[in-house]
Amino acid sequence: MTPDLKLDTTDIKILAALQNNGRINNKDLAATVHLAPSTCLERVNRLRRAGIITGHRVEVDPEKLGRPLEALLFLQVRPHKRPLVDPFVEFVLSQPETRYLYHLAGPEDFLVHVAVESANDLQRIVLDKYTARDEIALVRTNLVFQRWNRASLLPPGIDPAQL
Amino acid sequence: MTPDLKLDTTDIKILAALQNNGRINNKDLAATVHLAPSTCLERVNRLRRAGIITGHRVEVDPEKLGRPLEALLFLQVRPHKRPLVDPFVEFVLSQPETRYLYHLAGPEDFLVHVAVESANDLQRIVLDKYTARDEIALVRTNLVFQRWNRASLLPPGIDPAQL
DNA sequence: GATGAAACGATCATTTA
DNA sequence: TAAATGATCGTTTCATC
Repeated sequence: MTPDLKLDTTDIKILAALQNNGRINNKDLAATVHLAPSTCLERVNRLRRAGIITGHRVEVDPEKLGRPLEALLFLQVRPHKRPLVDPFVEFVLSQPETRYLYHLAGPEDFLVHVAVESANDLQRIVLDKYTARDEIALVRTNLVFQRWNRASLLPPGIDPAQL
Repeated sequence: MTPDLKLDTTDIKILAALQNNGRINNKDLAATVHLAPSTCLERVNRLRRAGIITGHRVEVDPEKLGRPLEALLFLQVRPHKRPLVDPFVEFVLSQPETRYLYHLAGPEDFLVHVAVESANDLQRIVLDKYTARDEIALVRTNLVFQRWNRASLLPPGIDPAQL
């Protein structure tokens, strides 16, 4: 791990701007945070080197891709031991309908967020992929009506209004 | 909504590449999908106009930002009616620890993914922010051990090996 | 869908505060 | 130590084929 970096107000403004719009170019980003482009670029690179910025991704619309139905699968994996859990994680992440996977401390051990074509498809996935596996002791399925992504994550104690 | 777009193998390769690395430049992207840069740019812009690509974001490491503890809060909002639900959603999305919010069909109505400083902070959030509200009938809290993001979401029926 | 040229932005060495 | 300047280099973008 890179040693912790002291983030000042400018760094936080940069993080807020980039989480809102990762495609903003360096020149415009520099203007919004009142820095020269070269200085701004150096700040962004420092945030990358420090591991605070971990990557850039495009977001896609699952519905427009032909996956209009989303669901959460709550799972119990038993026995809950590494030799079973690690391959299970690999399995889930290799499935094309998987969006996110959580390992939880709680009565259900895992949560899988999937995006599928239809209710039939979902049924097939639950029955054929999940309940068919020996280590999966329980599957509880919840449809997702809607999902929101909060704009940007900032350090504790920052008032976004003051930026 | 823009009319549906017929996606060919090249479009899908572009979507896969951009979801893996949203920061790849157009010239390199063009090379990986075997197109001229101008043609590739036009493809990407078409995907944007069609609403298939919805945005670009940087990803940050919550731990490095001072939010090393993540949790899921499962909530019941009662009565489950628009005049209560809409302001509740606004409320959750305005909180700085919120990462994602799901509206579910199931015994619990909402799921909030939060990133916090500490167990104390989490306790304060659950008790002071959530259970203090009249419309929140129940809060169940699960710690997140780990979270995975599947590389890229593609249309059904695509074999990623053939790309 | 490709080519090629013009316009623009990223980047870095250097300078300044 | 941190930021700005300015030149160079590479990329984006668009008219054209």
